[in-house]
Amino acid sequence: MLQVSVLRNDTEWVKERLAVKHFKQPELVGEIIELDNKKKQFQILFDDRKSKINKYSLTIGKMIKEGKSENEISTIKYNVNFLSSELEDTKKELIQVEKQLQDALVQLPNLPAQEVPIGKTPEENIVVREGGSKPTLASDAVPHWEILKKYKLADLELGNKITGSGFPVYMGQGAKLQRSLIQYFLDFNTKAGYTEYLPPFMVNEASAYATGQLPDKEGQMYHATEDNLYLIPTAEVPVTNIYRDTIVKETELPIKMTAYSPCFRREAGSYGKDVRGLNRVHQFEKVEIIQIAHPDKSYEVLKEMVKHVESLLVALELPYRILLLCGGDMGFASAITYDFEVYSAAQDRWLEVSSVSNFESFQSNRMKCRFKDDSGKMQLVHTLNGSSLALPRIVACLLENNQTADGIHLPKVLHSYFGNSIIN
RNA sequence: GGAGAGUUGUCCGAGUGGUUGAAGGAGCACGCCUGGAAAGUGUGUAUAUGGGUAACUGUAUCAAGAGUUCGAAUCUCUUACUCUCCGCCA
Repeated sequence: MLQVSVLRNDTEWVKERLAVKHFKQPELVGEIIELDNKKKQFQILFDDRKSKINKYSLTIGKMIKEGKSENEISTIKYNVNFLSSELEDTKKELIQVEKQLQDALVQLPNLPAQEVPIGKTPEENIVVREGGSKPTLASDAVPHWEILKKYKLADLELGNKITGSGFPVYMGQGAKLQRSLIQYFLDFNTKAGYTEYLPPFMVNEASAYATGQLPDKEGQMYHATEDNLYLIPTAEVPVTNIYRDTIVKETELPIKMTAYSPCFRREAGSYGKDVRGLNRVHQFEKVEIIQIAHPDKSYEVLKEMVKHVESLLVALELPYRILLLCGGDMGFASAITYDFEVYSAAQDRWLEVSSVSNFESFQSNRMKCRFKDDSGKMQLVHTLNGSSLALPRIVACLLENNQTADGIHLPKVLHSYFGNSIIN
């Protein structure tokens, strides 16, 4: 959530930035400032009336102590009653305006950072770097969904029966590969100073709201209505919320956290080749990294996180590229996002496996996560997160790119985790 | 799921209707003391928001929300959470 003070002080700049994100209601900015003005007026009125009532109340207290007559007191009570009914009206109006203001504020996406490229579609994202080398596959190479069948690593149809489409069942070496990757990723992250967490996989409304999933992505989360809980679409939600409503010490920053979790996404509206095999599923495994950073340092931290994820892909020996997302392709809460894609050789396409973002103070403002700076002033922290990494597409690429006549050769870093160097 | 007890500031903890934003302690910060440290000692120590150049000051906040009252941390109701006992259970 953006701060009203920012909208007020840099109105034109805010509108220009929103345009980069292709936000459709720039007029909302003006409306918010208007609502805020209105709110202030009601607040002043409310405070003033309440102040008078408080004074009267004190007077009554004193009078009773002094043993004044009921008659004298009742005159004052009459005044107070009158003021109270006025106060009641003001309060109602105030609450209404506050609600309108809040409703409007949560609709505004985060402002894209200065270096975010202009553009509307994924084609306009900028390739920052490429790494690794694309393999040359044998002529009989097949896409991963056939490899999954061939080596009995996962059964997608079985998931259909048990749950529905997009809920794969992994088995045997396939299941073990999942476990190995999770373990490897977590070790890799903790070695880099991230503290491991195992968070709840369901969150309440307040948490989903704090990280920006609500109200923006309401329809993308599975919702357990009986208890009003949401299945997490990413560990970012519960882990970032560890710091909701907290004041951290400046010296604690940056706070580095990592967590494995399954991720549940309804993916309403997806179709076609996008959803073949493991390309897009409703439940998948992911290891996430999250940092709570000093606002002056968050872009350094972002750089570090990008480097971190990159080195993971290098270790996995996968061909990858890093994209800087254009304004139109970015998420609602993000100020800048780098996407990581790996090359799926048999499908001849790039698959997104990580997304590293700086949310600046967008989440922390909603979450009320702050620290006291040297001068004793409260400041919002910056939050950042990235996948490190999402499993299904990594698996797809590992299988496709490393397929040979005698089996799938795994990258060296996985050998000890998997207990073998080859799937056959 | 049933019965009961609870939820106060960074923490512990007092407070059952009237200057209580909240005693006392711990912690923390700064100062004194010390060769240095500990101990001792003095002072300070919530957040949000409005007004004011500022000093200062209005308002709100004692889990959340609603109510009773001139006045609520204190009384009533609802919800959430914690603890104890019972039930169920991996």
